[in-house]
Amino acid sequence: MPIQKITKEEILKKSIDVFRLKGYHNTSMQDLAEACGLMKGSFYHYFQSKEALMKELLVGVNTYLKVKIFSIAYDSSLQPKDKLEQMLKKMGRFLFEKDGGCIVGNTTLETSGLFYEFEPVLKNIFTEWIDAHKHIFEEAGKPSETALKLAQQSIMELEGAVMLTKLYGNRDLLIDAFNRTIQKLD
Amino acid sequence: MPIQKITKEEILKKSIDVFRLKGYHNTSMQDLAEACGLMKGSFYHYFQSKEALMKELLVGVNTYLKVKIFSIAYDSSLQPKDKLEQMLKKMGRFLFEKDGGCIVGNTTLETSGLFYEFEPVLKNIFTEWIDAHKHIFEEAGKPSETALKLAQQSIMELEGAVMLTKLYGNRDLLIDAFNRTIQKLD
DNA sequence: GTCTATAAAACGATAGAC
DNA sequence: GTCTATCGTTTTATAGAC
Repeated sequence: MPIQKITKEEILKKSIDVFRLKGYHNTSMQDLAEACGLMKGSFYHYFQSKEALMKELLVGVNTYLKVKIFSIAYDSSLQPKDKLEQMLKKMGRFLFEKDGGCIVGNTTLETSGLFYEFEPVLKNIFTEWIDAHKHIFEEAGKPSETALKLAQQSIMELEGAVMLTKLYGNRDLLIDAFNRTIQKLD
Repeated sequence: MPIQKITKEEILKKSIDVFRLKGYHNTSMQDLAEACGLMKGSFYHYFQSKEALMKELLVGVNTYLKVKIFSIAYDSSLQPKDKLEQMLKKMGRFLFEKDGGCIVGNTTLETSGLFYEFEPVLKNIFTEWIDAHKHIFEEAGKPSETALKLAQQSIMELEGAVMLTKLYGNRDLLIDAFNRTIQKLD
C-alpha cells in the first residue's frame, strides 16, 4: 500500500493560495501540483476535475467562514459593536493571510455568469455574510429593511476595498472600510 | 472579396464584450475571432499579441471614461448634484450596456499582481474616477480629506455592487449604491 | 507588378484528463 | 507518463485595390 503524502484537506488549503493569486482559469493543474508536491495526474485520485476541486474548495471556504467568522454575529455573549469588531478583525486576517485578495470575490467576478457550478456556493457565502451583518445591525436597533441595506452596503464596500487594495497595494483603504462599517452602528 | 472587413476600432469594441463576459484568460483568440468574423491569425495584423490587444482596449476604455463621463465633474455649467447624477447615469449605461459587469473591475481582480502591463492603465482609470468624485464633493463644501474618503468609498461601493449584481442578477443593488452616493453630498 | 487585409495551415507549448 | 485538444503565435498563400 502506497504511503499517503498529502491529505485532501491539505491539497485544498494549498490550492486556495494558488487560485487567489493566479485566478481560476490562469491556474493550471501543474501549478497546483507543484504547490502540493504531487504529480499533476495524482490530483485525479482526489478530485474528478479542476472544476470539482474548485467547487469543493469553495464549499470549504463557505464552511470556514460560517463556523469561524459569521457565527460571531450570533454569539449571545457579545455586544453588537464587539461582534462587528471581531468579525471584521477575523475577516481581515482571512483576507491578508496571503496575497491575492478575496478568493470569493475573485472567483465571483471571474466565473459568475459562466460556470453555474460555482454560483450556488458563491451566492450562499455572500448571503450568509450579509445576513450576519444584518443581524448585528438589527440587534443595534435598526429596522429590518435598514439593517439589510446597511449590511449589503458594508459587504459591497469591503469587496470594493479589497479590489483597490489589490491594485494599489494600500491596505489603508480596507482599514477605512472596516472603520466605516463599525460607524454604521450609530 | 472586400479588402477590409473590419476596422481596428470595431475589433476593440467587439472584444470588450467578449472579455467582460468571459474574462481575460478564459477568452481565446478563437473567441475574439468569431466575434469579429475573422480568422484568429488575422488578428496579428492589428495587434502584436493578446496582451497588447487587451492593453489597447483598456487604454480605449480609459479615454472613453475620461472624455465622456469623468469630464462631467469639471463641467462648470452644472451644480454638484447634477454632475453626480449625470455621471452615475452614464456610468450605469456603461455598466449595463452589455452583460458581464465592469471590464475594469473584472480585469483588475483577474490580472493585478500578475500582469504589470495592465496595472498602469487600471490604476489610472480608478485614480481619475476617484478624482472626479472627489472634485464634486469638494465643490459641495467637503474638506479635501473628507472628499477623498467619500470618493474612494463611493467607487468601492459601486464596484462591490457590480460584483453582487453580476452574481445575483439584481440591478437594484447598484441603483441603491448610486442613490447612497448622491446622498453623500449632504 | 505592388500593397494590404484576410484566409489557411501549421508551429511548439501546454492545457486538462486518464 | 501519455493522451488529445486547444492555446497563442507564426508563416505562407491568396484575393482584390491601386
